[in-house]
Amino acid sequence: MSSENPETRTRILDAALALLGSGRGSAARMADIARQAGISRQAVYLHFSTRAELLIAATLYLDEVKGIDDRLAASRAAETGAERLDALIDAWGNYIPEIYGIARALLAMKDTDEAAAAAWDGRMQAVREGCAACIDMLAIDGVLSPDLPPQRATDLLWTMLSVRNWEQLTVDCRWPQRTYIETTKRLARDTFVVTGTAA
Amino acid sequence: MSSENPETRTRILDAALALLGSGRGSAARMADIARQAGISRQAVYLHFSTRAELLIAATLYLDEVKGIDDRLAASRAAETGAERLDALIDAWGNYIPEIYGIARALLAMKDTDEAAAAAWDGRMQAVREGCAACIDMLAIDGVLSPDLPPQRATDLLWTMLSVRNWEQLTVDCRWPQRTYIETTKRLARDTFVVTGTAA
DNA sequence: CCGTCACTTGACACCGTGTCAATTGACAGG
DNA sequence: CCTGTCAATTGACACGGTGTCAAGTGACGG
Repeated sequence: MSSENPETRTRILDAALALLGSGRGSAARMADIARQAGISRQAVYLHFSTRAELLIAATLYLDEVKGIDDRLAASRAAETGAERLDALIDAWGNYIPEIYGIARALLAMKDTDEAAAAAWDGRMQAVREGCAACIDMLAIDGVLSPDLPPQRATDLLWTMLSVRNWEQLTVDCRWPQRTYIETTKRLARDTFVVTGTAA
Repeated sequence: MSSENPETRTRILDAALALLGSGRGSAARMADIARQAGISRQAVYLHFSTRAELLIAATLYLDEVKGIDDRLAASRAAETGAERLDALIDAWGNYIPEIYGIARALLAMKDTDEAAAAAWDGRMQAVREGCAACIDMLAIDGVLSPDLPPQRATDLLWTMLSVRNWEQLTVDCRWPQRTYIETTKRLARDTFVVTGTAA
């Protein structure tokens, strides 16, 4: 299970990501991935005992390749809560299109596959923590909208930033990515940040 | 295809809705539905040539039973845009939990089945029209937030009201239905309605 | 008494996932 | 040079779910 040629393993992962990324995700059956990797279908099972396992490995691999951790780190460096909110939306919102293909595949398995569900939920939990950190920072800054308890605010922000919402706005409604980012920022700011009680 | 006993047909639809509604939607294979209806699996195919066709018929049937049209009509009667927005969120937001089971099933087929995708998109298009009507009314009232073009506002409201968002907030985040409704109303009002330019 | 018609029973094809067993071919070491 | 090992190949198969087909049953009406 773990002694196989690691080069072949990454070829499989690259193949899966290529198929899931470029257009039709429906063409990502085990046989398709194998063909794309220039390998027999059974060889794939030598490396990943299950389709779910393969897809999960592919998302981890993609995270590594795209360096999402570094990107999110930038948002953690923000000085104020409001800046951090913007940085989070930039980082995550621009990451979504890059993972969209595999996210769809994983999401589709969620109903039927235990492991896939756990993997997806885990990833989303990480995003949620980013949201919670923003909300906390806004609260500390004293600018969090007073009629939203922090927990609720976190839930709401997390929901705003869901892959499904990105999908609906950019794919279904044809919003350019830039519009999605800017509008989401505005919406989040207006919703969570109480601006100048000044007078 | 259309000369069969209509009573059996509705028994099938009731069976499907029962299975999809009560808990595990995974238990809604053709054989399960047939068993639930007290009928042979093949008899189901006598009435619905395809699983997708059955599910689509079930949603139409459910709409009829639940009288969604009447409920939405109420929202159309509102005098102001803001009232209409509230009424729409009440009507649709409280309808979602009733259709959630079948919505999940239909959504799951969307990727693989042409007809299911079309049916779902059609239904969502109807919701979108409700959203558009609200936004138009707000614009006519002169209270639509000026930095949101009506088209964008419609897209955004429509996205806010998506089944997926309801799912994430109530199922994943455990919000009570009431909280979902109230929070969504507040969010929509704050986002779209410019309140008193008065001074 | 005979048709018709809704439904039943049981077999089967197709597809995608996952398993198994036998084989190939390369490379490494005694 | 022969032998083991090991990744990968080939081809067969089981399983579950959808959809098809053909023959049979039983009730009801003319």
